[in-house]
Amino acid sequence: MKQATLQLAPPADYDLARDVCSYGYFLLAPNHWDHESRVLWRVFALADGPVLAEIAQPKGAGGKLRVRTSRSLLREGKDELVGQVTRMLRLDESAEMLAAFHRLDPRFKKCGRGRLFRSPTLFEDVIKTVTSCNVQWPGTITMNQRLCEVVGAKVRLGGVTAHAFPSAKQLAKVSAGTLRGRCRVGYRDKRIVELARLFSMPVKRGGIDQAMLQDPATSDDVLFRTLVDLPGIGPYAAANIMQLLGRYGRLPLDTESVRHGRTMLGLKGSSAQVMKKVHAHFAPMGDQAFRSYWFEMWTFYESKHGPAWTWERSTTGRLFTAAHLNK
DNA sequence: GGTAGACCTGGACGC
DNA sequence: GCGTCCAGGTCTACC
Repeated sequence: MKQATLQLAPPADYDLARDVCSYGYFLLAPNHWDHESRVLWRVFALADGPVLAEIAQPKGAGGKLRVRTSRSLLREGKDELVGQVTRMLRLDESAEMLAAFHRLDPRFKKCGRGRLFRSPTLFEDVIKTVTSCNVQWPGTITMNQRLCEVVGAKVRLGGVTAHAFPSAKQLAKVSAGTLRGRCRVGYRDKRIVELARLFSMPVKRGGIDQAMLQDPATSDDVLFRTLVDLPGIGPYAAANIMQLLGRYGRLPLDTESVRHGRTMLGLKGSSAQVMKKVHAHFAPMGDQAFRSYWFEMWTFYESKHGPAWTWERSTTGRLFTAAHLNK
């Protein structure tokens, strides 16, 4: 089958290894980071079918990204793929936008940290967030792997089968029992199906208004209230989805944050008290609070396990959190 | 508005 | 190898 090769010009400071390996979702299926070749590959679900794509930043290419696909693409398919890659890699966050963060928190100016890896679609980000709630990280890895293998579209290439992340339409048709029994999502089963229905339904029939959620004109408060109204989304998940939407003013604090507050910031008190103190600690960062908090924690993980781009999903990628360090 | 308990799974631990 | 306990965020019932 004829392949396609696309060239993308990212922001001038873009570093694929650094900026992909910046948030745990790069370790979740269907994403595969090859730390030896420093290449990211995954199956993308496009309107005309799934396609396997490999993203690299070859030396000597002036920083440009090379995207190779497993099959040829029509113009519409190329545009759709570029849109999804741009969202996933946050290529629309310019060096100037990062400079605003670095002015507030100069600790990350030299290393250039600032972009956070996310998913090609908002729906995938929402489901990944739900699978990260009330479960330890290895459980999240398993759920995403199985969701892809059981429900996601397949691409066969050279005797190997790879899977896409399920679309909202696909997940809306799956029974809760299948999700629980085969994907091991537990009590999240009905909530995931309900979310998938809301995402696949037209807005005028009560579906989720994705344009509104992704519109910069929508206020943080409206966004938060809309998200916490969704099934399976509480305050933590809503704040996390907000950072995935580029709203960095709220902190999705969980037990990992409490550990960080106690061990790294020296905060004392009950979990609830430590969480309040962590909020207060990062409040001066205003609309950049999450990036300051996150990269402080990410730097701590890297100090224990080496640069994130060297992590493998099956080893360090399962055990990098502070919860495991404590053990 | 605040709190307690159920919801599930997988891993750790004790026997 | 088996049973028990625990971590984890959301949701609901109750005060």
